[in-house]
Amino acid sequence: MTKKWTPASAADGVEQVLKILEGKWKLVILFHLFGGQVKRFSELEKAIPAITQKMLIQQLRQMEADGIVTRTIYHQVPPKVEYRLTDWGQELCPALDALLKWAENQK
Amino acid sequence: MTKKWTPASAADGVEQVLKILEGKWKLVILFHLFGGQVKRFSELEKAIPAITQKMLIQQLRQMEADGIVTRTIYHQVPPKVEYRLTDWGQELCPALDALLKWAENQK
DNA sequence: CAGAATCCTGGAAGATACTG
DNA sequence: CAGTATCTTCCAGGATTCTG
Repeated sequence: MTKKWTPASAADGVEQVLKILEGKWKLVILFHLFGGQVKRFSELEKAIPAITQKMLIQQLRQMEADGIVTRTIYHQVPPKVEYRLTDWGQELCPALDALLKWAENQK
Repeated sequence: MTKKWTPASAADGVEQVLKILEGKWKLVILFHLFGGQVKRFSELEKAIPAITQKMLIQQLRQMEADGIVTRTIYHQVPPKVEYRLTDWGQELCPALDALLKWAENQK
């Protein structure tokens, strides 16, 4: 069972964890890595045209540090780096899916 | 039925809607209005000690403009203003609940 | 009580150029 | 290809004071 539901405890406990999702592009990136998708850096760049390289890396690195994405480096020329969700990251799916439904429901 | 699932459409469609949740305090406020809770301005202030008046109003007004909270004014002295979720706002519950679960699951 | 009106600052985000 | 390294801009957020 989850702990007893009180607004205060919910707000307090969640507040920190939600920081993981903070950042202009985090959720957008997440949607592109859903369902076990594996994407190269350049693929993410193309998929999100409005983002700059700096922002893309920055957000990816933070997500990596927070343990929701994995970075796989292939030492070859030219370089190849793949990103995918960690198990912990995958567990976000239900939540993001619910958000997606909500978003679609608006139109 | 929801539309066909593609990362691109998901990201695009959701991107705008998620702006509704942007802002340092939006989610915290939402958690305090969950389950049909009705709160006065001063109650929210007490419930979220770290927030400033300006921020509280600002975020509430944005949420009101976005159609997820309602503002009820009682013309009396002293003034009394109540906030509650709209139906549309209530539909966020499943999503936020999933986030809550995810957050709690971390520890 | 529930705001409005100012002023101000840190840091997130962007632009651009360079590199192993 | 997948990054670094700087420089710059911008505004969300905060502090403070005032008011119907």
